[in-house]
Amino acid sequence: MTPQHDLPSGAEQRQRVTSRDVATAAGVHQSTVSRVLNGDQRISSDTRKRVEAAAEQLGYVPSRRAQNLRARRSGVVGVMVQDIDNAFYPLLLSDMHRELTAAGYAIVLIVDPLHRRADMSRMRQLFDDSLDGVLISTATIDSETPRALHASGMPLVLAVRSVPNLDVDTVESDNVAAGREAARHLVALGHTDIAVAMGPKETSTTRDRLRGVLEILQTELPPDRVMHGPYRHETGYAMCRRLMMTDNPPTAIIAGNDVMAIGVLDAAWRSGLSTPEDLSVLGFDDIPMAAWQAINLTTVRQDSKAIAEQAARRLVDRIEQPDSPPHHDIFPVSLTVRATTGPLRTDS
Amino acid sequence: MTPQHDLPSGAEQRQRVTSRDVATAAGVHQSTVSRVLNGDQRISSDTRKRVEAAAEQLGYVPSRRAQNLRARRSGVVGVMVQDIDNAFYPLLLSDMHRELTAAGYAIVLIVDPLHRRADMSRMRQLFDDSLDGVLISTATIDSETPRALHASGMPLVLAVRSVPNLDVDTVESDNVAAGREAARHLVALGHTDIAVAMGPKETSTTRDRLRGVLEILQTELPPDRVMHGPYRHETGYAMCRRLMMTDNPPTAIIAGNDVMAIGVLDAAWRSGLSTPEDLSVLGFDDIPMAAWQAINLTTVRQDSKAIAEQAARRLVDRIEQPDSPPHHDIFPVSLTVRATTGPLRTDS
DNA sequence: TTGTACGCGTTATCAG
DNA sequence: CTGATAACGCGTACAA
Repeated sequence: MTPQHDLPSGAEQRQRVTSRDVATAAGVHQSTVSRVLNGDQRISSDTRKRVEAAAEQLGYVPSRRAQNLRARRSGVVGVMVQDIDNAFYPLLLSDMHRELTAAGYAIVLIVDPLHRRADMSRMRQLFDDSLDGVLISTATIDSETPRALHASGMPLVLAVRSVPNLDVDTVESDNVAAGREAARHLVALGHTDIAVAMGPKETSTTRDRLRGVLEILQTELPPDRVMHGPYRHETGYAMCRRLMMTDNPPTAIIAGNDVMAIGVLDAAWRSGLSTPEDLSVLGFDDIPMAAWQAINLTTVRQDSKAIAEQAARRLVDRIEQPDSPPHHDIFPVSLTVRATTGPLRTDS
Repeated sequence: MTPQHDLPSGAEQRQRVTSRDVATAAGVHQSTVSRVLNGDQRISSDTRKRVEAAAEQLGYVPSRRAQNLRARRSGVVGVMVQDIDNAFYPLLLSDMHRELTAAGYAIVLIVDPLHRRADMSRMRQLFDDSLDGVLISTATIDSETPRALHASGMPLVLAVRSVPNLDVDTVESDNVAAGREAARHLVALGHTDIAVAMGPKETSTTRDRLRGVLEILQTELPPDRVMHGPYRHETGYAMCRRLMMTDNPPTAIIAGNDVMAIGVLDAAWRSGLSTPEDLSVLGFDDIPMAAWQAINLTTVRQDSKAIAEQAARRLVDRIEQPDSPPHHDIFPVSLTVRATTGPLRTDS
């Protein structure tokens, strides 16, 4: 029957002053403090001043935890990326961050656990109510996470990649067209022996870009001309080395994206090859590095900034309008010719 | 006297099922549900099963918001960086993220508002109780944020950079030694006309590296040989162009960090200069790009991984032990010679 | 214009 | 072993 207090765990002294303290200090009721700080109009300017003074004096800061519980929102969205140190993702993150911050949301970083079922347990954060929504840039064709998340009612937007048969907001590039652009460019330069060093087979980006490439080449590529692996520098590096070790190396390589393309270039240059004389290399994305003099990579540009911003906006809309019909935004791409592609060498 | 419900704001249907619902379904009291899910030992395996079944069946997920309020912690720490798309910060973020995730914390991204006073308002998140701690990698010598944060009692760790006269946990490199290494190397190669294209004057990294350089050169540098600016690619680029346009360009440039050094190289190469024949360039950090064949940058390596991980651990310790004495960790650096530095050319 | 009372969904204490 | 009850700190419908 007696009131009880749990002892603060010893490590928690901060955030002492509560609205009740301010109330006491100002000689009003706690609810009045709340009203003042929320700008309630019908409050006498006298008590308002008293309360504000007391709050200021005590250094009162409202508890977001309590506000969150009351408001049933957290003001936080999760952004899921594959790797943080991968050039492409920071680019996305940066633009998403700006947009979401402007909309009043904070971002928590979620590194994709590679949709291994086991790791779903560690992802409880995705399913409890600590997040108002999630932005996923790592969806794979067969990944369960977006589907489960959607089923749980979590506001959700897929950026950059999409998932078949999942009717949620999607913001991506026209990757089939991107694949076509890439292949057309190399074909126009006279290349016939083209290898593709693509990203993971189970991503929509890889599937679409490859589809576009094959549309133009109008032929199946031999198995040793098609490689798949993670969208990483070292993947491109390894693929290039493998290709160059064979008896008849290709004259051109289409990499899965710029990060991989730069890996390809690194391997090629390191083994003394010149671009485009010995080998043409082409990527996708047009990340800033691609334009550096030392790289000067021909690539099919996608507007990652527009995608990131639009995805962020879609998520905010989705959170506010959970039941509106999903949108599927597709952004155009454009070929950017630089120095890593050139005419097929007509050697003796 | 009658109970009252506020209507859910229309946009919030999710997170319906509460522990009370589970209780009703299992025919027990809500508190029993809580006990079961928290693995309380003294519970009959019979009711335990009933409750677990009901929870499973209803798809119950505990509300983190409510747990946070009760537990007076959020399980979230803020990580403050300068720019997300800046190569160096993703590196830090990545390692910090791994460490903090392992310790059970989520990360919210905070982009430094450049310690403009005006933007402090937007930073309320830093001072309310939504964060259990903050990791700052953007401190400047004169910045108020860390000081205010510390004064407010927020657990705090400074990574990479430090602030004078602020006794909080600090994890950084021996930047004075780094500066010495850089200068020694160039002096040994015969360079006498060295320019420094450094980072912002008000950062401890810049101050310390420059101090080390000057220690070795044993002379003041002429004003036109010392430049300061943000740690960004375009800064290095612009500084190099300015230096090269003068009548007597230097024979070597020490850049503030690798990102800037690559900007310097970009400018140099774009104007047809060769390294190291026409110009030696040297950076700090040794980010992965520095090792690429196309860059091959001589640099003074700092162990950013060790720093990130240690900073993360220190923060976790600090949160758990708010009153333990602060630590100041300093990590060693090491010169990594690659292809952008060479002997002074002895032209005709 | 302000005080009263209640609930957001948990966990923890106290009886029984 | 389990039910009742009190916080955690805030916002708000209701009464005055």
